[in-house]
Amino acid sequence: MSKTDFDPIIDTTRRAEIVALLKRAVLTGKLEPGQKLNELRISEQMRVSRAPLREAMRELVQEGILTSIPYAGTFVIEVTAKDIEDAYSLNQVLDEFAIERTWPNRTKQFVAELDRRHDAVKRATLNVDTTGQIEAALQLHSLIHEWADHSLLLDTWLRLTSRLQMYFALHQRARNEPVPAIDVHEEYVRLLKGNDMKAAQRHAREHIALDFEELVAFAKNLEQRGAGDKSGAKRKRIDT
Amino acid sequence: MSKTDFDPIIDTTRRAEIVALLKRAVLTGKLEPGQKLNELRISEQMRVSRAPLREAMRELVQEGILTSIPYAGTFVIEVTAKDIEDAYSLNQVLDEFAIERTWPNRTKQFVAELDRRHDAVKRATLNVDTTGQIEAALQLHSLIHEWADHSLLLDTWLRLTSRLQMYFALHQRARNEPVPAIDVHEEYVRLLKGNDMKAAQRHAREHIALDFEELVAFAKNLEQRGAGDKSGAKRKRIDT
DNA sequence: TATTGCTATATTGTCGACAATCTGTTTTTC
DNA sequence: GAAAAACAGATTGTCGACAATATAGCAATA
Repeated sequence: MSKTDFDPIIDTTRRAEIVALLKRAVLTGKLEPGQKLNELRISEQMRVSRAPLREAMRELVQEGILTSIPYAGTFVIEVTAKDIEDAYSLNQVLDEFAIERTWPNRTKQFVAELDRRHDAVKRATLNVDTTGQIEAALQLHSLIHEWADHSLLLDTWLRLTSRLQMYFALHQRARNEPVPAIDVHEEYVRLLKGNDMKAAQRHAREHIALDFEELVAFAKNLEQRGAGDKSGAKRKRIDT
Repeated sequence: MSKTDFDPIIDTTRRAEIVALLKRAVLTGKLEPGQKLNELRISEQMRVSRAPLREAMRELVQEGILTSIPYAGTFVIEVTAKDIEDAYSLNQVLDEFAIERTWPNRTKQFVAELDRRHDAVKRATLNVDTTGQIEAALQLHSLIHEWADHSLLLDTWLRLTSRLQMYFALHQRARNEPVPAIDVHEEYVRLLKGNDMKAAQRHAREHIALDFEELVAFAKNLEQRGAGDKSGAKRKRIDT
């Protein structure tokens, strides 16, 4: 075998680019929950035909950030307080499992990457770009799932990440003020390097709980605001 | 509110039907792992154009039972022993969580449905249709996820179910002999009706482990058989 | 003989146009 | 005037054709 191994080439089809664009638009809040995605308009804006756009949308529907009603349209998912609570509780379960699986795999390289991402979080905190802060924090949290050597777990986590990123972005946009500047990850990183797995798991639970409590409160507010609607009534759809 | 509530009408687009057909073909083993899906041929066989077929395939790629290589084709996923072990371990984690969440929701209706599905399993055991047996067993296992009142968990479980169904179907096809006729679910159902949640969780772990042990052994055999290939070598692709 | 370059063919990716369906408005009917 | 029917507009679903790309086979070359 040759000395240098090459990875397979990155796929570059229009479809893949469209997926990335749409996903980013949803996860940063540029496309709001409930908003309808008009195929013709978007395809014209992106200068592509509807075929690859529709295929891209199918992917995102399956990924859970869009929802489709035949002959009616495709919409950004709505966000309820229950959705956020559910994401939170599943996150707890997955984190605990991920830590257990990652624990024996913690090499020097793992620790290095852990520090690198922690630094990225600290650097992002100084910045005003809230999207960057969210991404950096989620990247840090992703590490235990990436090192668990469990492709299904990673897959599940990445799917969950999409939703988390969307929730946090919504929250940030609504509050419109920077995230608390103090670094809550110091302890988390320290425990991941240590020898007490149970402690690390416990901390993951409790630490993440803090972030979520505010999120859920925020989402409940959102719902109260729109509580005039009848239960089964359709929300007014905002066109693209 | 009126006396009878109606569910939304089933969506009937070609795409949805194609998804169902393809999914069934993969999960029953009619389409084998690694097999390539030729768009033109399938679209002609189904008497549809490639557009809805391609959209359907995008969904199944995202659902994890197909995999796509740009300009090369879309294939049924390969199955390794590690994949099965991973599915098994994630299943354990999710089951434990599902039982915890379902526990307070166990109404009379839940018990009735539990019995109904258990009966379905027992009836399927008498039959020769192995596919039906697998589906019935998975339906029974699905119950705790459906009653957990946790849409993300259910979503994750359903995605996992696809893989499990495929693994079991492969196994059955390879062995080509009926599943053991004894009913291993009696205890499981009994515990789910009882008052000891921990016991139910423990049993779920151990009972499911039995089913999986044989599966994993089978998959390892499969890999040994094809172990002549070099590590990175492409498997020969079987065309549709 | 092994490697490189070219060619032919098959297959996937993308496009523009048409058909099916939904929604809101207008017209008809009682 | 109210309910039903018919119409109009817009949007999604589907189709057939073309463009871009990959694969296999063969020729050329060292």
